Amino acid sequence: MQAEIVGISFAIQPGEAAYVPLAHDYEGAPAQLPREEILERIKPLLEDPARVKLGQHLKYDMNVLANYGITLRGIRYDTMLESYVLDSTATRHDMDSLALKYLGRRTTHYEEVTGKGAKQLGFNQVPLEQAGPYAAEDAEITLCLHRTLWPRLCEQPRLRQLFEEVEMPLVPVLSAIERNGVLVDVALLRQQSGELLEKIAAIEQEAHQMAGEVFNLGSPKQIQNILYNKLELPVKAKTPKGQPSTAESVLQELALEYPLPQLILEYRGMSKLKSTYTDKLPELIDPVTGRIHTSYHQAVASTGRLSSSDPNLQNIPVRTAEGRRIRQAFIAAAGNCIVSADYSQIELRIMAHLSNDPRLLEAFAAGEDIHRATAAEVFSVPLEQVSAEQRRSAKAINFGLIYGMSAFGLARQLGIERGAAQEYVNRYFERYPGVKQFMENTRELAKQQGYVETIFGRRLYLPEISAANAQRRQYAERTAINAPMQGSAADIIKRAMTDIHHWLQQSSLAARMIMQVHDELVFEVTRTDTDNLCRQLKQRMAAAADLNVPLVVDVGIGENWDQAH
DNA sequence: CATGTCACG
DNA sequence: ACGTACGTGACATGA
Repeated sequence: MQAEIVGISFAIQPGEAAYVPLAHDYEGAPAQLPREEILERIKPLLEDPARVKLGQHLKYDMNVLANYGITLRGIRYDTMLESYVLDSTATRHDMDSLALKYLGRRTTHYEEVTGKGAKQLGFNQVPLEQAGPYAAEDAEITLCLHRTLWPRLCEQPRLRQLFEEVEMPLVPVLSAIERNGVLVDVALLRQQSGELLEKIAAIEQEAHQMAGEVFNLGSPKQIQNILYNKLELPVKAKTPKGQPSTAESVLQELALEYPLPQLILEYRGMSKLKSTYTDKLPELIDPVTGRIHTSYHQAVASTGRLSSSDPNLQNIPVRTAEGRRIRQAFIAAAGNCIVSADYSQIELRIMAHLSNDPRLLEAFAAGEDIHRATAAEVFSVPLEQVSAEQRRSAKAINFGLIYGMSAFGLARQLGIERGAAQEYVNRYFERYPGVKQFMENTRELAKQQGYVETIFGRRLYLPEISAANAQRRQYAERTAINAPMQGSAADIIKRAMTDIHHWLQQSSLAARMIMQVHDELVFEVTRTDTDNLCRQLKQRMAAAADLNVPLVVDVGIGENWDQAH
């Protein structure tokens, strides 16, 4: 949102590239072409959809050019996304890594010309003698990468299709969401920070008194010392490094018998909310737009999901009442409201589709409450006689299935004996044999192929699926189960986002997409267009994939994000 | 920069 | 015998 253009580099054939410096302004910098005038001159080229462009991480270029009123069009290939679609499990998809991996070329890194840390220069301060070769290399390398990666994609028609029909069309959509930004109520967040400050101080006082000394409640190390050395509480679990753990589950257990752990839990909950959200969000408001602009990352999550950072808007609290208050600060501009549309049980629906289990298909077709239906099957009771406890257990089973459940994990989640959990699992698979078959087939196919696929052909490699190390192998097996469901859901919402973006562009509605949270899309819309938007969202999100079960979308409207839920 | 912890789907 | 449900990002601490 704030970056300025210092120069532009181009390449149209391997081995040759050009850098046009526009705004280097260090002492003694040579005269340069006027930036605004040059941008005006090349604007028709950049905005012409018929002039095909390729680049590395083009969303960034789109965003920066948008700062100058230029809409980059005709973007057909993004080498970062080519790499991601070819192998989403690769740790990095940045240009330097790709050049080394695919071209065997060691490139000049950004920090080698700018320096790093406190003394890092802006690119405008980098001498042309270094800036020129660096920037030109960027363009040339990108072109060479494309010429290497594109044929590989073409060898895999489904991957090519995913790239062309899902990932590339999403780039301008994400650019738009990021630039739309989200409005937050600063006064409300400040007020919440103040309230949290007081509560935290009170808890601190009480905890210090209880411990008989002053210590830092934010330091796991000091808490360890107080709990396990001074007060000699029993060690229920250790961290991976062998230290006695102070994790939430451990403190919860200790809280049954001792008072201090409960205070630590309350402290942690409140300081998390304050430091990560109520204090931090106001700092991230853009001075120009007055809104918060996150970054969505399209080549990070191995399953095909997006991630969000600076700030992460995909982990704003919702599970507790105190946490949800933060969502009340995500508001709409005057005359507008917030609309939230989320897929109902999308991963379980995908499991029904992929497994073709008759009972599961039937339950979704009938529009049943799926956890209730599962409870009725597993506990052999009529639907209307399912207890709250039984439904809760069935819900844990359903989530467990999506994650590639073990009886141990389910037992821990439900706080029951491992044998009892195993009994639940057995009964589930008796009632839903199609699901059992699907799980077995998926593991087998993963072993055979070395990868698994989503409904739209996205591929996730699992090199450890045949590992001798049982722990690693089992981890790969759980990923094999989970990835097709999580990844197919990601494919579906990406398709929906692109469709809705294009529909909104050509419609006369005053509505903008402002957030994506994995199975949820959030919009800001003028009051009079709300009903129209909601109707279209339900229809378009549901139509993003044709499954053997209906896709159901729940839509909510409110003054703020909390209300819209 | 590693570690431990905790927020989300 | 061991560790255990999938995927992320951000914070504070402390070396």
